Amino acid sequence: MSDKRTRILRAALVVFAEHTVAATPVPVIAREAGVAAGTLYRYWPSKEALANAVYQEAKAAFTSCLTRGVPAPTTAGDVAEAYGRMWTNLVAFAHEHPDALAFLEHQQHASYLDARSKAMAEEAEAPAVELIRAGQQLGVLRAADPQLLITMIFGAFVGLTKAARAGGLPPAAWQEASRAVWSMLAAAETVHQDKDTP
Amino acid sequence: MSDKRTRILRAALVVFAEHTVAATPVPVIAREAGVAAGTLYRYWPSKEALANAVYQEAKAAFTSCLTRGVPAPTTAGDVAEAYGRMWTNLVAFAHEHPDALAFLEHQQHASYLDARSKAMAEEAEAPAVELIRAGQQLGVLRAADPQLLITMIFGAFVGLTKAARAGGLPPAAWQEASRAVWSMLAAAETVHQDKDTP
Amino acid sequence: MSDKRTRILRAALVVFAEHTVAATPVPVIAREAGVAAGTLYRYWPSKEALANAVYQEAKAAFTSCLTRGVPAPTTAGDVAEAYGRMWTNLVAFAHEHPDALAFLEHQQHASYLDARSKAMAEEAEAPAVELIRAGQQLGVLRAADPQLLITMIFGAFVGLTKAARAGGLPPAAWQEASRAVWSMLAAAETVHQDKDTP
Amino acid sequence: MSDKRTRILRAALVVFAEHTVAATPVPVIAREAGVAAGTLYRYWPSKEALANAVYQEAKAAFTSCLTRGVPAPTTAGDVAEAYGRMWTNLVAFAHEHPDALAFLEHQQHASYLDARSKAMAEEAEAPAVELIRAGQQLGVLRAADPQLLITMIFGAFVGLTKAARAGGLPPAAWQEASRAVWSMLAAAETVHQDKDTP
DNA sequence: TATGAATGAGTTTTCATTCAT
DNA sequence: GATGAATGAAAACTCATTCAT
Repeated sequence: MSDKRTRILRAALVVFAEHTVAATPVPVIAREAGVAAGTLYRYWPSKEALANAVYQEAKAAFTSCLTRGVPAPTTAGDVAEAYGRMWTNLVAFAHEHPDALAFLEHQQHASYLDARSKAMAEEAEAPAVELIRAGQQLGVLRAADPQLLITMIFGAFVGLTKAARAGGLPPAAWQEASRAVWSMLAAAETVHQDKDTP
Repeated sequence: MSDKRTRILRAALVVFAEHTVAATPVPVIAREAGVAAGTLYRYWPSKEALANAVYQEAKAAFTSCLTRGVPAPTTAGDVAEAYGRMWTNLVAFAHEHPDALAFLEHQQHASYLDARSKAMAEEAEAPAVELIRAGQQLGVLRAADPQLLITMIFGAFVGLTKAARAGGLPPAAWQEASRAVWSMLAAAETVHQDKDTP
Repeated sequence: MSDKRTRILRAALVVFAEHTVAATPVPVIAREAGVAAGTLYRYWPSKEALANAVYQEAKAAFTSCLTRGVPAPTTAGDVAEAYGRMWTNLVAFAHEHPDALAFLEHQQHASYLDARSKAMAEEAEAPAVELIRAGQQLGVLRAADPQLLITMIFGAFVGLTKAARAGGLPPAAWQEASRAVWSMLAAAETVHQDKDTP
Repeated sequence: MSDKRTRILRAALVVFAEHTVAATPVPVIAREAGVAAGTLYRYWPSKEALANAVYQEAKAAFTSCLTRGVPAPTTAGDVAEAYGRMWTNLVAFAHEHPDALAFLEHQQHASYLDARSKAMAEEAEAPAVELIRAGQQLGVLRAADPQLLITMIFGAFVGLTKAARAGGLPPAAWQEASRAVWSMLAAAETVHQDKDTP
């Protein structure tokens, strides 16, 4: 039964997320998956290849989750709604795939990532980039490099999930955070607000 | 001459930042430091101990840099100024100790960290927590868990540094980012701003 | 249908001849034979047993080929003819079963050979030993240990086949070699020949 | 003390000669050399590299031994003397370096041999080729491809050493064999000799 | 009978650590 | 103190063999 492939992928995700790829011996993955160590090599030629597979699956899940039900914005209100939707998706992903998120956080510049993995990393950002561009053209969002804003948003979000993992976050906190991040993104609208910003 | 200790610490920081502690063989650290592999064990009992030393030094440098010239705030204006100062310190640290920052990012829940390292991680946040508390009492800052806000700020900042490392960021971007993050922190002041936030 | 047995034997011979028994994984034999790896174990209990079967078959083919149409010599002329016949048989075997020959060359003292394989190796030499003995008694052949002469002849012949495999040998070369080897075997007949021999 | 390198080379030669490179686990080499398994990798990057080093050393020893005291022939008598000298050298090599010879026999087309090893294999034949060419121009030696004659001679010689290894050969046998091989090489001088050759 | 996925023992290789110099 | 060759335990990986289908 080749759901063994799936079992191994899942197990690898769990242990990689907790201990790093480099710090996880193959037998540990195998034990977690309930298979023999050698079995792993029937599906991937090396631990590195498995790590890439895990990465690609996590990234794909993330991307598909992120874009779910996000409208293409045509009005200012749409942008806010699309943002809200994406944030909700982000939160949902964090709840449903905590390991995938934890794993992805730490693989940004991992030296073992192959071309395909890197390509997927770029693709993953595309929908968010588009949203931000649209928002900027509508004058709703701060005029800064979209890539930059995305890493900042994602960085803040990752910070949240770390806090959540450490302490457990009340649901209200996610809402609050959503508003806070929106403030970070939103174009400055009032004069008196600027007087206090450094 | 025990500046060898320093050379090793520096070398370890560089290679750990680039390749992860687990993925870095001791001989590689030694070569980078220009010493023999065995020499390392005259200063620390194990690679893990060295990694903790590197961590603690990086964390201490970070903390001391962060608090430099930050006034204890007593007025709303002070809060903004203290924030601006801290942000500048953050940016300075990123420029002066890029390896330390890159290293610290990835050690959040590293399993080899000892009690002292963990304690230092907590201490490092103290001044920022205080600043946020003060700002909240003065009504300038958003009323949310300070820890939470800190991880979000730091997360966003880390996002910035990643972008900087990847592409090179124009100095203006750091300013822009500072304002953006401040917006994320600032208490909502106007009614009309809320209408677009989700 | 148990021509699978044959297919496996043939395939094993081919890959063993090219890569050595020890360096050939079972799945490679199976692929070459067009069967599943497990199938092999329905015919032989182990790779070693298969290697012995291959050896024995190759050796048997060799022996039977070698003795084909070789007269029992009663006169000096008979000896030369029998030799010529055997040499022709040897050449024929090299052409018809190049893999078998290549395989046999390298299994002289292979540690996996069982008693039966070793017995067959001895049997294989019997007809040649007899021929040489007869030739010696008739005064046609050099008086030396027959076993010794045989290994020398076979060694020279193997040298030839190696050259043939490497470069491709013109048919005339096999004839020339036949005469050369005969000279090696023939009893010294003339005085003046000895003056140059060391 | 880096005669460890030598100890490992020697040990590897012994066990490779007895069991084939592929069939010899690294720990077996290490045990024979009296070092730890890991030590091997301080001198060569892989077992394959070690095997090449062993091959090259054996081949070099063989070549240098073979050419020792062999005069460049200018008369027919010189050719016979040079041949005799080479044969003596061959026999000496077989006695002094039995493992090297046994090893070399089996590596003819080994797939792990690198470019340098293959080059050395060609070089090794050069002096013999020259001798044969000279002998052919002087009309003393049979007019056949020198390479071919060499493989035949060496094949016959290897046959001898196998017999020697198996049973122990009386010194006289080596002399006898020398004469036999010379007969194989010598140009046909008499008419009546041909009548019996096939 | 045949299959080929799965196994786990055995192989190659790496690397943290020691210790003679 | 410093070195770096040597170690051997542990890692990655291979492959002969088994067994459910």
